[in-house]
Amino acid sequence: MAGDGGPRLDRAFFARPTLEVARSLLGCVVHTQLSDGEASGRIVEVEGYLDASDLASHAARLKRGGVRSMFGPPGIAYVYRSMGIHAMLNVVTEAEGRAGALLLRALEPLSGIDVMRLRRGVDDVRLLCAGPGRLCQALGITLGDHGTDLTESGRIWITAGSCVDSVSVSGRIGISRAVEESWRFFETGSPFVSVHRRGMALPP
DNA sequence: ACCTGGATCTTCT
DNA sequence: GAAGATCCAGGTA
Repeated sequence: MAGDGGPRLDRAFFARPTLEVARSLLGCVVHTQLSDGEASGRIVEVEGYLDASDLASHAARLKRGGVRSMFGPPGIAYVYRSMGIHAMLNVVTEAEGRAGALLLRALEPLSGIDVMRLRRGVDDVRLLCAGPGRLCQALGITLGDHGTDLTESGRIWITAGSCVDSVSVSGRIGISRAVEESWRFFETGSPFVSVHRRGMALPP
């Protein structure tokens, strides 16, 4: 149900180094409460994008538009369109003035499975939120949600969740120009991740 | 003004 | 595994 799952993550949670937030964000729960229904899912996969030194990051390439939120206060949603079609949901990290964001890549659906199925047009629970575009569609997140304060909004928010047994890292997905870095974090063995690529397990 | 290149997903084979 | 769908910011002119 909406509101369940523990306290809402606050700004201090996100105001830390991006890759540190990435690990602690796994297991947390994203909720949306929209006119056509409520839905939530446990975060099982994220990717870190850093400042201008990270050539795959929008912060290195773009100066105007929505990407400016990557430099702004943490805990804000940075939503952009990819490949002309899909919405991508990022959460801004780092203290205000430092660029950083985490791309939410996959969720384990928890509630609102039926409304997710309607929005996605697929039945298989494993395919509802397995991918950044898919999870936005399943949660009903659109470009209009860009700039939402996730620590305040009643429409999209994130709560602390269950612990993750084991975290794995691998290279980010779909990076072609920049030198790849192992900044993709996912729950080891989860059937809900977007790409079933083997990673390296992190020490607990 | 035009061109290019994507932090993707689906539907084929 | 390969290709098509489809849009926008930035660079070039």
